[in-house]
Amino acid sequence: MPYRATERTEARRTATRERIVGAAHELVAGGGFGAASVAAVAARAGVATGSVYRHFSSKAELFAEVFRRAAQREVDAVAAAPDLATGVETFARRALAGRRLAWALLAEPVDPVVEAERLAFRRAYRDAFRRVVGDELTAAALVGAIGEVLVGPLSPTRPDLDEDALVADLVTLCKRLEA
Amino acid sequence: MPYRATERTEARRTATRERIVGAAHELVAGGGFGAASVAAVAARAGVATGSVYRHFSSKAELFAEVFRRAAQREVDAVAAAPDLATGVETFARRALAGRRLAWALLAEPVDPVVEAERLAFRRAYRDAFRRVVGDELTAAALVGAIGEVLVGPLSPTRPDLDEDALVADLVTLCKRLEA
DNA sequence: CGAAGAGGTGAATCATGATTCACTTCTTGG
DNA sequence: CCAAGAAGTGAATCATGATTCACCTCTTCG
Repeated sequence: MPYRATERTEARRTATRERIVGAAHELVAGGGFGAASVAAVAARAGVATGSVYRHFSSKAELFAEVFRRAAQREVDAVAAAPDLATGVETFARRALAGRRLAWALLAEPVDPVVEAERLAFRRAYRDAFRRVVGDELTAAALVGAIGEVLVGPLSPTRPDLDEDALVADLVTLCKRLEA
Repeated sequence: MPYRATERTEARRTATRERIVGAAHELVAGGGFGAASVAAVAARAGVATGSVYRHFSSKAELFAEVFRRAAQREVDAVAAAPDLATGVETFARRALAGRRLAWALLAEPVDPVVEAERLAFRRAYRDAFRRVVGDELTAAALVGAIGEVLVGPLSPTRPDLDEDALVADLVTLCKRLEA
């Protein structure tokens, strides 16, 4: 039995895989899923395009994982908030700090396989909000309202945007939703 | 000078153009912009694919027009509402009656040229709501909240959905946003 | 070292769908 | 009817980008 996977080769394999996921994440955060072609991901990760397929059976599978990880990070941050105002502020601050990523997670059109992850993501977000607000519908409205205000008309970069004021207004607005 | 456009040929030309726009609209209303290929539009309109290009210089231009018309119809309906509750109800009823179309107008990823129309569309919607509610931000939140509740998690067809109850809840929710 | 299995490569191939274009078919007015 | 200017046609062409694959190189262990 000439070859057997060893700890070191296993680690190397995992490292390459992580490098690919990381490169994909950076591209998504920089220009959305649309800017992340397999060729671009491979180039950024420093591997050949074919190598990506040694770790993921398809582009959709790779990006589903990228989406899942990024979304989980966001949801965790909001879920850790003790009250509505803090949750809203966390959501907003993080989204404004990475608008492209927020847009990719919330609104960008994506492959059906990735879309399935988004569904789970939205549900998780609503659940996070529902723990502090009353019902499901209010939680959904919160996610929608915050999303529209943030990644909608305001998303094209405006250097003149007063983030603090926006966040404050948004929190006020969201409090009103909390019956 | 052997040939000159006449009223009749002009009318025929317009009619064909309208047929193409109509076919495109139907396809979008049935399956979103993604389901509307130039070939499919041409087939439905009863013309050859090449003929579409006699009336529109590109696919994007055709769909920008489709979007603009559909969006205007929606905005007009909401703008005619005398108060917030009526406006919200109008928005919701119409969206629920044509979920695919609502999704295409509100959230589906589209060509940049069409996206520009969407930007105008959202602004118009916010303006319509702003006339009855106080400020810009509240109006944006309304559009987002309604959109999320309607075309978000609820969009996959559910025959068991109680529309009346949903609309009633939504109106209640939106009234809270109205400071 | 040598065989076997695994990872890596990147040019070639495929798939999808928009766009073009050489050609045919109307329309019109002389 | 004829010439000239549209409009119509749809198969061929292009563009883009994912996926494959024949061929290397590296690791492991007898």
